[in-house]
Amino acid sequence: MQPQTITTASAQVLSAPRAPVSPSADQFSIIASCSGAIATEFSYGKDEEIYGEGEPSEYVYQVIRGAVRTYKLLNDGRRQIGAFHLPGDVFGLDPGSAHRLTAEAISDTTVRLVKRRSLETAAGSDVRVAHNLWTMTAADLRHAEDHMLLLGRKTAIEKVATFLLEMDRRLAKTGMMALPMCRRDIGDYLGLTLETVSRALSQLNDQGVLVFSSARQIVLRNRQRLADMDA
Amino acid sequence: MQPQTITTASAQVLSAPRAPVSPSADQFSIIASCSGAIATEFSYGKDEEIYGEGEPSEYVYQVIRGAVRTYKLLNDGRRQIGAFHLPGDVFGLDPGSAHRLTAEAISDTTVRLVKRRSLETAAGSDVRVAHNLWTMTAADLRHAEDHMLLLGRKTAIEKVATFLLEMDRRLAKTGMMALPMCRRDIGDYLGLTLETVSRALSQLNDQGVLVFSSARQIVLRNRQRLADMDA
DNA sequence: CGCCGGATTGATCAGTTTCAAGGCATGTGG
DNA sequence: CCACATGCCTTGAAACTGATCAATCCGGCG
Repeated sequence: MQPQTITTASAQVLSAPRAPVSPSADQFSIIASCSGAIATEFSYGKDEEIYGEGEPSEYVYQVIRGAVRTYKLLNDGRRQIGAFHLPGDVFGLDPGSAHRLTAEAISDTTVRLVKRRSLETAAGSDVRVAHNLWTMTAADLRHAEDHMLLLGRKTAIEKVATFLLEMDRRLAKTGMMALPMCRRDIGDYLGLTLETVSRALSQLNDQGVLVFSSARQIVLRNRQRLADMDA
Repeated sequence: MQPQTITTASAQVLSAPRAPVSPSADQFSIIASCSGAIATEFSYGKDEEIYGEGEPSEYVYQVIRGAVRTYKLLNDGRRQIGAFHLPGDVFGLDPGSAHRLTAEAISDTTVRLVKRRSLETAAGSDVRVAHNLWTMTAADLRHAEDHMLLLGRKTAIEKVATFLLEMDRRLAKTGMMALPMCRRDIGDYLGLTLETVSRALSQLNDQGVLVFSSARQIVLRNRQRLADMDA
């Protein structure tokens, strides 16, 4: 099966419910099956919007392939990315009728989705579904709490160290990390400019804490040193 | 009924389940009554710890009188306050077995509490309780998402403007705002130093946007100007 | 009255941003 | 196959915002 040709203008329905899945996938599968709704696959091109802040939240999503950023904007375009969503992650579960952040594909991305409405219905009769919905929102809250500490109180180098450890944990399968996002995305996630991110990474490279094979292919050489500087 | 004498060393059990309650109180009352547990009152002295980060989460709390800060610390003492909890607010509802932030009374504070265990049990059989727990966690998440935008991307003056509007909304009954927290707390909430907070407030005072009756008694004179600068 | 914690204000410092230039890879068209 | 355009990243220098250090100030209270 060769990769889909994706147009940036529109997403396309796919078949094949099975997928390369990861830890929290369980929950999604559980709630999806309990909800009785068929989980559909859908693909988005690089930088394509999946949903916008303020739009009615019709679906809940799980990343199958690719990566997603969710963010908020200020009037003048300043952007804060709240989270990166990698394969296996669930996103778009905003209780309340509207999405509170915008979601965009970072690279060509395939997601599985179920109707939010059917989840709510299932939660009304099945306490396991209700419990899973709560647990997933709670996981998002935990991440947000940790990230507030980072944004409000960590220095640039500490922020980048924390970011690298997070990504290492979440996507390093082989010791090699293949970052899907650009420096600007990292900056907007960490509350920094892209230049400051680049300088911090260069500094860590100079110190031998990490090695680049390319700008986005990074090998961590000393996780302990990173953990120390992440405060 | 005169105010309790409170020792900082220890909290004291009170009686009287009724209380001066506010909007989200409904939810707490509902889950509390459904859980079958009696909501007990308890008081804490100024700066007394209610629970610590990492401690097993035994209770869920609702502020009756006073105010509470919940925060995280870095190794070296840098602090990020995640939220202020005012009368009517529920806090301490950390799904998972342990609290992820520390909670302290800002001033002498009375809370109502119910055993977390009994809520979980109730949620297992009553979907309304389960739904309320989810909704409350979701409200915390929404606040955290907004606050990440503030911490990562707003300037000092924008942060203070946002803070004033939030507090105005939450505790201004008479047009007068009586802030329960000191400048350092505000700084640790906004990711600023206390000096920067003080300077921003002085600047807003000079501009006629607000007036002090005392350092913590503030009247907003021009909410529109604040809303404009809050970006 | 004088102490004390909290708040304000001033002066200087430092970290991060901003502005700017150049490099390196990738892809496209001649 | 090469030339060039493009996007992304790195690096340098200057500017600026907010932090730090330090000196009062103010109000409440013993």
